[in-house]
Amino acid sequence: MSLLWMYEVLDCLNFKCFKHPCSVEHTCPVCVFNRLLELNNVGFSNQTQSSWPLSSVIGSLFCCCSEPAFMVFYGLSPGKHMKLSSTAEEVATFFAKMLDHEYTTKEVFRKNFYKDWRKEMTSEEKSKITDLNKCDFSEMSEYFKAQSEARKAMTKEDKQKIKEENERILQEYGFCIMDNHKERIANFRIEPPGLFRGRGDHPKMGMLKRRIRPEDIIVNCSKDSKHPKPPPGTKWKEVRHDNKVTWLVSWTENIQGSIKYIMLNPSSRIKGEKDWQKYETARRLKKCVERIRAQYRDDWKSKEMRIRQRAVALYFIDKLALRAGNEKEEGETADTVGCCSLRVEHLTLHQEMDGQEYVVEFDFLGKDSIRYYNKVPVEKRVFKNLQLFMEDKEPEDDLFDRLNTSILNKHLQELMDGLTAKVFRTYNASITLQQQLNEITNSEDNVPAKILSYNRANRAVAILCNHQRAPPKTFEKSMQNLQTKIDAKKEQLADAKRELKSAKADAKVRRDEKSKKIEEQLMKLEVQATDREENKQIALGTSKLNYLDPRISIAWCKKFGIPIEKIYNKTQREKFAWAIDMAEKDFQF
DNA sequence: CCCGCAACTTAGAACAGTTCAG
DNA sequence: CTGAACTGTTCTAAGTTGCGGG
Repeated sequence: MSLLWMYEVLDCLNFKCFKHPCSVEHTCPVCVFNRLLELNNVGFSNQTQSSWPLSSVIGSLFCCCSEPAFMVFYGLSPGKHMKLSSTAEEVATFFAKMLDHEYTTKEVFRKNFYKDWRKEMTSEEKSKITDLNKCDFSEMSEYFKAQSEARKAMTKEDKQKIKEENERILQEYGFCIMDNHKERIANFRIEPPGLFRGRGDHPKMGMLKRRIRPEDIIVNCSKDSKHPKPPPGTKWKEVRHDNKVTWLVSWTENIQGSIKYIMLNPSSRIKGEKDWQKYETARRLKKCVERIRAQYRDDWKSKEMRIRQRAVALYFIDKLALRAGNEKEEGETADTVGCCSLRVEHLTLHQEMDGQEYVVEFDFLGKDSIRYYNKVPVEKRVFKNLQLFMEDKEPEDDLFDRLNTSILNKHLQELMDGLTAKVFRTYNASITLQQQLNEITNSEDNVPAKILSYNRANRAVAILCNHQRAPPKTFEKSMQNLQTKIDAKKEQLADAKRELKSAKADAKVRRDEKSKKIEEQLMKLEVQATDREENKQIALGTSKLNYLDPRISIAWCKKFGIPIEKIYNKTQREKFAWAIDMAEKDFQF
C-alpha cells in the first residue's frame, strides 16, 4: 500500500496568520496558530491584529473577545480584583469555564488544578494567591456565560456566516489524499489546552493539559508529497514517511504520556476494510465456537491451575461479553477492571439465590467507570473453580492470579487464527442481533412495528455489552408528554369513528380513510412510547457502531422492505458504505 | 517472561443542529 | 415564531492488541 497525501490536506497544521472571525474559538487551528505565534515570540503581523486588546491576543481563547478584563478575586482582601499574568489568566479561565460542573467541587480535581495553576504563575502571583478556596472565579465564569448567550442570540445571518466558515475550514483542512482517493480526516483539529477530565475516580483529573506546539508534532506522509510547513520560526518535531501505519499526525500528550493521533474518518477505505475484516474474523469464530466451548469446558477439569483459570475466564468472556481486562498501573488511572483483572472483591458466590443454584454476583467498574452489575447462574464446575480461586485470598487479590490478557490471547491465537478476547464480544453481539431479528420480526407488521422489533434486538445486544446511560434528565416529563399525545389521539379516533357511523353513504369512504389514518398515527405513538420506556437506561449507539455487523441490518432492511435511512443516519451510512454495497437480502451473519 | 511503547478500536459526555408542538 | 425535546456530531479518554528489547 502506498500513501500519498496532498499538500492541501495536511495543511491543517500549516496555520495561517490572519484575523479570524473566531466563532470556532480555541479549537480552530487558526486560533491555535495565533497563540503559537504569541508563545513563540514570533510576533504577528500587527496590520491584522493590532487593534485587539492585549489579553485578547494572548491565548487563542480570546481571539475574538473585545473586552477581556479577566480577573480573579482573592479572598485575603475581600472584593479586590487581581490582574493576572497572561499565562496564569488563561489557566484560570479553564477552571472558570467549568465552574458549573461537578468536577470543580471534587477535592482531587481542585488539588491537581491548583498545583498546575501555580506552575503558570509569576512569583508575585504565587505569593499572593495561596489558597484556591479563596479565589472567586465567578466574574470570569459570568463573562463566558454571557459570551455563550450572545452566541445563541446571534442573528440568522451571523449564524449562517459561521456555518459557512466552518464549512470552509472543513474543506480546507478536513481532507487528505490516500492512494489517490480524497478521504475525510476524522479529528483534524489539534486538541486545545484545558483541564484534564478523566472519567470516574481519576487521580489526574484537573491537571493542566498543555498546548501542543509545532515542536511536538510528527507529520507522517509519503515522500513525494509536499508536507505542510510549520508556522514561521518553528519546526515540526519530525516529518516521517511510514506507510506501515495509518496516522497522519501524532504527538505525545502530557497527562499520561500517551500518543495521540490524527487519523482518517470511518468512511475512509482504510477504516472500512479494517471494519469488514473485524466482522469476518467474528464470522470465522462462529464456525469453530462450539469446538472452543467444548475445549474450555474440558479445561475446567484440568490438573493445572493456570489452565482452569484460563478456561473460567474465557467462559466469562464468551458468556458475559466481558472485556479482556489488562493490568493497569496503580494510581495512574481510575480503578477499573475487565475479565483478567477481576479481583476477589468483585464477585460474590451464592450457593443458592432466588431459587437458582450456583449464582455468581458480579459488581465492578468497567471501562469508563461504568458499573457492571449482574447475577449469573453458572455451571457447578465453574462455581467450584471460583471457590478454589478465591480460597485464602484477600478481597483485593486478583481472582485469576495465574492469568493475564497476554497469556489468554496467546492461547486464543492457537485455537483460531486471528482470535483474541475482543472477537468474542463482536461475535456474541452480532450473532445475538441476527438471532433476535430472525426470531421477533413479524413480516405482517407495519414499518414502525418492525423498527420497534429492530430496536429491541439492538437493545438485547446493548444489555449484553453493558452499554448503559444515565436516564435522560427529562425522561419522566417526556414520557408524560407522549402519554398526553396518545390520549389526545385516542380521543380524536373516537370522534372520527362516531362521525363515520353517522356519515351518509357517499361520505363513508372518505370518513373511513380518515379514521384509518388516525389509527395509524395512534399506533405509531404507542410504539414510540414502548420503545422509549424500554430504552430508558440503555445506550444503543455503541453497539450499533462498533459491534453489530452492518450487513445483518442491511439485509434485514432489504428483506422486510425497510428503508435503510430508518436504521442508519447519514454518517452511519457513510461508515457502512462497504456493507451497503455488499449485503444481499439473504445475508446471514 | 516482563515491560514499555505504539497503534488502533471503543466509549460516553458535551455540544450543535434540527424538529415539532403550542 | 419560539423554545423544549430530540437527534446527530464532535471530542478525546479509555480500552485492546502486538511488538521488540532486556
